[in-house]
Formats: sequence, structure tokens, C-alpha cells
Amino acid sequence: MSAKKQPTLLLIDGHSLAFRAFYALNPDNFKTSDGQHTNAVHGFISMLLNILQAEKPTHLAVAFDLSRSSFRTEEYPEYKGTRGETPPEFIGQTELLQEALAAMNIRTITRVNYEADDVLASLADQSATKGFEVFVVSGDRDTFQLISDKTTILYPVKGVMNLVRMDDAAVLEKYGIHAKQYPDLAALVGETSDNLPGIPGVGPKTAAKWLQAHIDLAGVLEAAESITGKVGESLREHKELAIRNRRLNHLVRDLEFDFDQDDLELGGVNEAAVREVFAKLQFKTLTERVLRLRGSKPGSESASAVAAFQEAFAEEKVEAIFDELETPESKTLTAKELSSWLKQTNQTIGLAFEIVDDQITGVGFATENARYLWVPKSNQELKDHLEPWLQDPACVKAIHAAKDYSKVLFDIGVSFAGFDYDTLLLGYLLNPVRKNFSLDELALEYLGLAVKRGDPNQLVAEETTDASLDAWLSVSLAAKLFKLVEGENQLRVYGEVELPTNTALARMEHHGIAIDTDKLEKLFERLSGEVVEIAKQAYDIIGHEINLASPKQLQTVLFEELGMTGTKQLKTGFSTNAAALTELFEQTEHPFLARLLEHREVTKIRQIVETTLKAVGKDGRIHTNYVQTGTSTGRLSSENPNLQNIPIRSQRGREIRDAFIAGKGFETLLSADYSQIEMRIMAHLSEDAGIIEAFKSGEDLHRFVGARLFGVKPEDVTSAMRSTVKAMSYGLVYGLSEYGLAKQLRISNAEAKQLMADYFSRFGGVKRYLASVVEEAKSLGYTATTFGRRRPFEDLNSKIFQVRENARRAALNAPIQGTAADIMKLAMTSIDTKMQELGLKSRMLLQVHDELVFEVAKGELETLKELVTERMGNVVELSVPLEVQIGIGKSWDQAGH
DNA sequence: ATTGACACGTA
DNA sequence: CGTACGTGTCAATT
Repeated sequence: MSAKKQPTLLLIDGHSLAFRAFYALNPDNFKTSDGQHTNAVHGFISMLLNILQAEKPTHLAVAFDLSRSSFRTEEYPEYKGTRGETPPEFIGQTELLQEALAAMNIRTITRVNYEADDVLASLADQSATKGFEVFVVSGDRDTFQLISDKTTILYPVKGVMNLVRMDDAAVLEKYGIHAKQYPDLAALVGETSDNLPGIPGVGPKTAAKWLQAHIDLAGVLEAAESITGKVGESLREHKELAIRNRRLNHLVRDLEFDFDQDDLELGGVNEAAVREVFAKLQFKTLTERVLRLRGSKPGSESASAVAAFQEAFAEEKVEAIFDELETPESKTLTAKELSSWLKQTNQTIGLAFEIVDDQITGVGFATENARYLWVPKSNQELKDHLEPWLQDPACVKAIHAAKDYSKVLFDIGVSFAGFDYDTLLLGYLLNPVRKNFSLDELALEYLGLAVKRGDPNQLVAEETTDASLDAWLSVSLAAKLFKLVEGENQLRVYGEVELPTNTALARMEHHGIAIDTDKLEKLFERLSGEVVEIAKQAYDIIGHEINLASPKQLQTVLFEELGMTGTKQLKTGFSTNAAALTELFEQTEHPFLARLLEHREVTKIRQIVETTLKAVGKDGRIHTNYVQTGTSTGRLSSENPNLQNIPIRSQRGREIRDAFIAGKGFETLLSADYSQIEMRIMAHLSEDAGIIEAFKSGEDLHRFVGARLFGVKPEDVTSAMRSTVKAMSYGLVYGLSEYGLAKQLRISNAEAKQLMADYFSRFGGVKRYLASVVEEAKSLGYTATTFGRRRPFEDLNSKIFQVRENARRAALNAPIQGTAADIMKLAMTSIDTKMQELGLKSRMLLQVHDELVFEVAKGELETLKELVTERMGNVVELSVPLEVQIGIGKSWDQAGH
């Protein structure tokens, strides 16, 4: 059936790909029991399999650099001189990789005095001449010079382990020149990573323009006299740099080899050797994947893995094997087939929805070795077939980002019991600092799987939803992530805090909060009028109009025209922020500054009014999105819009809060907040007798502390003393330094030092606690809240003072802010559960870190007030009481305290 | 259109 | 040189 395939040669720059793999995968997750890191090897092989699947080459070779020296470093010793030291985790991995490749009968090639790219260039050129189609995998753009109609470069894009297919058209698109011209462009621009400076002032744009006009570097240099401007001058002055760069980036294409292309043909593997090497590397996932595809049960011996590899590398089989190695094939099910499958499957089932315009257009289901897609014809059909299963807590479900789906289910009236594994939340607990929590990123990090979506023949990844793939990834990740979370003793945070909070949040977002849009619109108009008026006054003072929102223009006016001396230096000049302006005003009393500050306040508030108005939905309510993975400490964040930064301090700002109201059919809003929760947690964690006594006494905290600190009676603490104490107490929670305290209180460093020493001598527990937090974080590499939530810290031992200090302060704050966040989440869950249980009509709507806002239904005020106070106050037992303040009113402002 | 710097609102 | 966020604007970049 199959015609003789076009012979295709795949050439790989070994170090280049291994380094990409190394930086894409976290070394901590790929470590053998004796501590050897294997992430680069794992990533390399996983990537290799992907390329084999996509390109189906018949021949393969991997080239490695022998050392850092080559004929290029002889000519120019600084070549690649900026490359830093090899990361310690990478050490030994090249050798392991070469062993693994040898076991798989893949030829590795090195050449003394030459770089891997020269070997690739020679092989590519010679093979193309013999009629091969050639693919070169290299992260070095110099290889673009090899591109021809026979030869394509697969170039890794930074960040994710993905390859872009670079052919002549792609180079033309990206750089505006043909591939052949690329080394000329590189010579002009220079290459920082190779320590090759180019012509100063010349970037890719300019170089491309020249090359479009003059074909190649020689042509450009010939025409150098006619090139005008600064860049032309620069070119004439530095042309020898370009000539040198061009000589160095020229790849050698005529190396001779003691083998020919036939010796590179993909054949069987060395069974015993593969078994040995893979055992040494402890590559369970790769092996398990092969076992699954072979249909054998886990636990049977790994001979089948070897056999699978053997077949994989045998010609003609490559395609089938690696297609399946990625994921099981997706099958589309009818409603009937789905129901019976759900009934008979008692393993954990991965679940994902395809959602278009808030409608469920597809549902993916998966176990680790099968995946299915079901396309419900209507919401009713979906409800009929899915609701019983969703409501059955005995059916174990794994899902990613349950909240997104829960909201849609609420919308269409499908009830559900909750989900057991949410890979988003598990991923968050394992590393709250990471930026991207997508399934693909988690799969890459924890499964070593580079997920490909869309057309499998297209190496460039496309964003497409594939519900059955998502379901499969969720179920595959769930077990692994859960084990890791368990190993870190974070199961309690997962099960008691994050997972149930998710459901409460879905409900809150679903409900949203009602807005008095008329009021906001009027406010907007009024503020707009004020802005115009204030701006006019400001322009009159300085005699001309400027853009008051432009820090740059302000710098010109303040520090040049008006001749003021700036207070705080920034990258771009002196700061014009409110603190700096206030200080300038104190010095100069210049009326422009007063107008400017007022302008700032009013425009800011007007801007918030505008975005708030824009966020009001058709139902007259705002449905914010709470991001449960948004902070490194365990707090929530709120976006689209952010309802956690609605103004409260200024009178103008509070008018916005007055537009957040109880909706139709509800009587009032109720706001409940924890009073001084972070200081209370500080008291609890530090076990400081003095602070604990302060809270237990019921005396005002700052007054109490002030009395102790200054040795006076509580009633004799002046308001100045009290605010000093307040600043210091709060500062300590944030890792305040002597210098910072001095600045804040406008006292000398020595006075600040004395003040702090006094504070610590009176409240020794606080001092001991803060020191212990940093010590522990240094030795463990993370901080933990009382419930076990972790935050990693790497920079506590940094040699750079600034970096180290930043980490120190964050580490001091993390357990306190994090514990407060845990307590609030527990309280929310407790309240939400109870409200559901009692079938209350009232609803929880907002969370602002230490405050909850409820919408109260008729006749439920007393019940709710008591319920909320009791649940928030008693959710955990600390060594100090948790005090809850309740406010009630028609609007958020009136409910506030 | 996207990006970085700045500014500023909240707890 | 006090923690944690999200959003807007300007100005300079494709």
C-alpha cells in the first residue's frame, strides 16, 4: 500500500535542544533517587518523540559540541564568551542523554575543533544533494543559512517547548529578507548571546532595509558611502565588526564523515541497553505511557516498553505508535453510549467542557487510557444525562478550573455535588508563584508532555479547545499532583480550604452585586466637570496646557520650568507620585501642586466609576471574577472588574460604594469584617504574652502597646504616640526596616533604631517569631501558614542585597497574610455551607480579603447576622479572639463602618 | 496592537 | 529600604 517514502533526515543540535528542555522543565520534578537531575534528558526524549511523530523521518542523527573551544574561539577568543556557567542541575545530563540515545541506536556525532552546527550544516548539505528532505532542530539562528527547498529548520521558541517551522517564507515574513541573507543580517546586527557586537545603532529593521536594497553584506559595504545619517556613519566606522561576524557565523559545510546516510537510518533499539538506561533514569512516565499503549497492565514487566520502542523505531510503524503515545484516541459518544460508559466506569473520570458563548457545546470524558467527546443537543439533554452523575459524590471526578464550569452549570440550572480533583488548585498549591496554570503548562512540567493541539502536522501550536484532551490531561495530572500535594502536607489546605472555597466563589460570581447605574452616571458627569475645572486652574497657574496624566510632561514643568528639586529618583527622572508631590508642596507651597494632586484624585475616581459602569451586565449587576490562583500568599484576587479596590478613603470615592446596593427583592446589604486580623495572627503565631494580653483585655491595641512602649498609662497615650505605634505594629507585619520606619515617621535613623529596639525588648515574642520565620524559610526553602499552605522562597540567600531584602520581607509577611487568607476562606465555606443547608434566600456576594458582603433577603437579617458573626468568629481557635464587625445598610457605603 | 513604566485604588 | 493585588494612562515599540 505505502509507496516508498521520500527519505527524510532529521538532524538535531543536541546541546541546544537539551538546554531548551532543561529550562522548560523544573529540575526538581525530574530527579532520580540518588539526586541526579534528569529533566533535560526527559524533555529531550519527549520532544524527540514528538518530532518523530510529526515529521516521520527515516533517518536521524544528533550532533554535540565537544567543548567550548573551536576554530572560532581560536580566531576570536571572546566568541560566546558571555555564556554563564553551566547550571549545577544540568551537570551530567549530557552524558546520560548520550547514553540513552546510544541505547536507542541513534547516532551521536562530534567533531574536534568544530561546533555541532558545522556538523549539521555539512550533513544537511550533503544529504540534500543526495535527495533527502532535511529537518534541522537548532536554537541557533545561524542555521537559517541552511534553509533551502530541501532543508527546513525547526526552531524552538522561547518559554514553551514548541518548534516553529522556519523555511524561506517564514524567514522572509519575520525578518523581511530571504534565508540566504540571514547571516548577513546577523553580521550587521550582531549576536549578544555569542558575544558578537554588531554595528552600533543598527537593528534588524535597518539591516533588513539595507539587504533588501543591496542583496548581501558585500553589497551593503560597497554602498556604504551612499548611506546617509548616523547609521551610515556608524556602518562606515564599524564595518570590520560586520565582516568579522560574517566570517564567524559562516557554517562549514564540507566536513567529511566516516559513515554515510544509510548508517543513520532509524532501526531497532538495543533492548537490554534501553531497559538499563531507562531504569537508571527512573523514567516511569515515559515507560508507563508505552505500557498503556501496548495494552498491558501496569505492573507487568517492562519488556513491553522495549518492544514498543523497537517497533516505534522500525519503519512504517513510527506513525501509529507515536500518534497513540501522545494521548488515547478521542472517540465521539452518543448519549446512550455515554450513559452506559459512565455507569460501568468506576475509576476517576476526567471531565472538561467546551464552552462557546456561555453555552456548553461539548463535554469531554477520560480515564488514563481512554477519552471521549459527547456533544449534547440541548441544555435539557445535558441535564438529563449528566446531572445524576454530577450529583453522585461516589463518582470521582477530576477537572481543571472547576469554577469556570460551575458558573455555567449554575446558569443553565444543572446541579452538581462538586469535584474531587481540581488540577488548577492542586497546581496552585504546589507552586503559587507560577504565572501560567494552564493544563498544557502543568502537563509539560509534571508529566513531561509537550501538548500539541490543532493540526498534528503543523508544528506551530494552535489554540484550539479539545474537551476530551483537556479531560484526559486533567485525569492524568490529578493523581500525580495530588500525590505531590500530599507529600507536602498540603492536603488539608486542598480539601478543607481551596476546594470548597471554589464552590462558594462560583456562587458569588454567579449572583453578582446590584449597581445603581443612574447614580454612577450622575457621579461620572459631576466628576468630569470637576476635572475640567481643576485642569483649567492648573493650566492658568503655569501659563500653558499640558497633559496632566503624563509623568514625562509633568517632569518638564515641575523640574525644569518651575525649577523644583525632585525628591525621589526613578529610571526616567524624578518621581511625580502623590508622596513626592506632597513633599514638594510642603517645600514650595506652589498652587500648581495642589491643583495637580486634586486632579489626580478626581481623575482616578472618575476612571474607576467608568470601568465600574462598563462592567454592569444586562441584569444590572456586576459579576467579578475571583482568581483563586492569583496571589502567592493565598489571598484571592478580583478582576474584570476588580471589586477589591473600590475607593473608601476619600469622600468622593465613597460615593462609588454608595452605588453598590441590595438588588430587587432584597432588603439590605450586610458587611462583615475581621478587625485587625493580621495583628491577631501575629499575636497568635508569635505567642507574645504582651500582644496576646492586649487583645484579650479588649483595650485598643495601639493604645495598649503605646502604654507599654512609652511607659505611661493607657489613658495618657497621646494620639501622636498612638500613630507611631500603629505604624510600627503594621510595619512589622510587612517586614519594616529601621530605615523604612525612620522615613515613615520622619525621624532620624538612630531614633528609629531605638524605637524598634524598645519595641522588641517589650515584645520579645514578636522579635523571636520574626527571626524564626526567616531562618526556617532559609533552611526549608519555603514558608507555611498554620494550615500548611506553602510559598517557596529562593532568594533569601542571594548575594544581592536588594534581592535578598525583598525576599526577606515577603517571607516575613507570607505566613501572616496567608493564614488570614486561609481563615477567611474557611469562614466563607462554613457560611456558604450553612446558608445552603438552611435554604436561606440571602446570598454572599463579595470578598475583600478581610470583609464579606451579603445581600439580605426579607426576614433573614437577624438569622444571617448571627450566622455570619458566629461562623467568622469561631472558624478557628487562636490564642486571641477573632473579632467580627457587622454593618448594615442599603448600600455598601452605608453598610461599611 | 502590544509592552514597560508609572501611578494609584484596596486590604 | 512596608506586604499583596488589578487597571488605567502614556509613550515607545512591533
